[in-house]
Amino acid sequence: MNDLGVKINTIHCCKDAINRCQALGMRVSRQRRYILELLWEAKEHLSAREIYDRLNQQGKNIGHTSVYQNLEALSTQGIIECVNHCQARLYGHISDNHSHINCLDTNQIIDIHLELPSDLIQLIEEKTGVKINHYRIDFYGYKHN
Amino acid sequence: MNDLGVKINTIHCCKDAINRCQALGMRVSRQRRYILELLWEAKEHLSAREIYDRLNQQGKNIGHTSVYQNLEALSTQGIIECVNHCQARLYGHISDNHSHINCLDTNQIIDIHLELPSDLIQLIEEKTGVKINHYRIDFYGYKHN
DNA sequence: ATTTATGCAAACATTTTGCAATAAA
DNA sequence: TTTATTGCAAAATGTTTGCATAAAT
Repeated sequence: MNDLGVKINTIHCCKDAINRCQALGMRVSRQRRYILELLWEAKEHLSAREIYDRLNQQGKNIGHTSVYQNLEALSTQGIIECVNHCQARLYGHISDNHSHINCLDTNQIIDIHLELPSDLIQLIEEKTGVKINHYRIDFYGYKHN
Repeated sequence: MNDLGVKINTIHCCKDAINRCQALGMRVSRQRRYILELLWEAKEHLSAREIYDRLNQQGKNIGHTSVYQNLEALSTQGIIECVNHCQARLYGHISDNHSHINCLDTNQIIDIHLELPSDLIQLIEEKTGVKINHYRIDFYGYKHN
């Protein structure tokens, strides 16, 4: 909650994500924590399968069902994010209202931090009747040419 | 190309999308045209399966492979868009730099038109070395409460 | 004690593959 | 003509389901 009454997502680290879960009434199960820890350690975004594999390889047992249920719940709540990349659905941690620059030629994703003016957010809230929780901007462009 | 040298996506209708394909050296096959026409007629976003089904029901024959290959190519080029919604990957037409408001409680997607200031775009281009072609903003929030 | 969350195994759905045939330029 | 695109049929992936068990609050 900032001075304009705009509720802003303030997840900066894995611990914040866990707190957010609790604040939302989600239980912090061993498996859910595993996923959050993994995503906050990982540099890249991971697919559901990669998450399943990596955790089990580390001896952190988790089933397929739990992976999917958790990814769905966590991304719906804006605790993690889901991006489409080259026909794959990848999940990653969120740090603030960060955005992506997708290079259409190099297939690279560059993360940038970009904050929209709070009066713009407020205007959108008034126009649509939706209380904005978080947002994400995807830019698409070409590195070369 | 506007006066600031920012290349902006100017697809307003199906015809524009077809022109864009040609400009990119993509051939306008019967199947590709079917998909574009369908997406520009449809109000909602459609899954690959729905696109396949609808076209074939209309007697517009198309195979699975072509649907997938086209959706991949067209969304990569920013001619159509791909959104994650409730664990499903949905495709839809693009009208300008439009954005989405995703209601986390009602599961509704509201389309809004939102133009970022061109000097911001320019700044990002300078910072990242990526020529922005188009962008999309996703807002997440709650309608009630 | 009360729910939420897990996870198996099986069904179901989606996506990719190689490659010969086809059609757009 | 040349080359991108198609589409088949099968394989490979990815995702969901019901439901009894386990674990978090």
